[in-house]
Amino acid sequence: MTDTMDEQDTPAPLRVLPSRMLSLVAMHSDRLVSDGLAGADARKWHYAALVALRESGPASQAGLSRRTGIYRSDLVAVINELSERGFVERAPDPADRRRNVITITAQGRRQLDRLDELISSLQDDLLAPLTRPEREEFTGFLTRLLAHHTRREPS
Amino acid sequence: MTDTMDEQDTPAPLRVLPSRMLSLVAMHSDRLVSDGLAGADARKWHYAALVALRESGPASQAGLSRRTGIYRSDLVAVINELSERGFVERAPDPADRRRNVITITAQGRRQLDRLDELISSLQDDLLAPLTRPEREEFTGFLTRLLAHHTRREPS
DNA sequence: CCCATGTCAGGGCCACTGACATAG
DNA sequence: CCTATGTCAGTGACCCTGACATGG
Repeated sequence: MTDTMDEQDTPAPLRVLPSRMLSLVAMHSDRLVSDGLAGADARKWHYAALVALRESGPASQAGLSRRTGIYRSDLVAVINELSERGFVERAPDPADRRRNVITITAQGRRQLDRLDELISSLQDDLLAPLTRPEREEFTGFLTRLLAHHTRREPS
Repeated sequence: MTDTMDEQDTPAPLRVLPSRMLSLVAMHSDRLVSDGLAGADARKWHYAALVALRESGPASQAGLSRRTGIYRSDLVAVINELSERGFVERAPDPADRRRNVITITAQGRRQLDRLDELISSLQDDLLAPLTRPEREEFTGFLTRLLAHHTRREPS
């Protein structure tokens, strides 16, 4: 009555290990996205930061870090790169002088629009072998898995 | 008539980007597995190599590399670690003196049995939120995605 | 006094490349 | 002459930690 009774305990041929397939698919996916973004002189953190800025307006770096999951320490370089390209502006916050206020620029918005299209087409490439309803199912599964493993990482 | 007519072209709030969720879930999965294996003084390449050796018998390092996807250069360390622990033996191939023949030992088989159980229970943890049939569906999707992106990486 | 913020320095892991000696 | 094999050195992304100065 433990849990494995109806199926032989076949050692799993490695080809079909969910964790392994997940890793491999994610690797392909990451590459697809990274390469695509590289063609637009961007990296995925650039996109994440710009999206966060569009969604919730100007923010401090710590705020952005929380919203995007990028580490505070790594965000520094990201903001540097984005501001070099004129996509965001970094200005000291007069209200709280520890903070920088990061604001997306008009150029940044245009770039983000381009990236939106790019990313969306890359999602299509990624999910190409799945039908529309299957894609919904698949992302639904991902959402549930993510929720489960994010909430209270089993101590 | 391009392809998006029934849905607004909403810029995707980043939370629900398939590529991103995939990355995150894979990260959690990798950690689950890595941590689990670390508890058994193993790493995932150890497991992969041992499984390959069980499945197709003694092999050269280059052969193992092809079967597991581990790079020839990285395999060296893996075989070192496995042989230090007495799980495999590395012997020069008399038939082709460039090669080493890697053979799994009795100890290696026992360890592999332990790892099989561990890995299998980790798969359960990973897929915990999904029902049995959903797991089948999910891994089916992964299989198809993998097949699509492995075969002829879109040049 | 404790906490938050921005920054830097660095570690560890991993996919990946390049080179090289030896051998087929 | 070209290719395969095992090995080593090293790069570049990422994830992540730790420390530190400044300020709330």
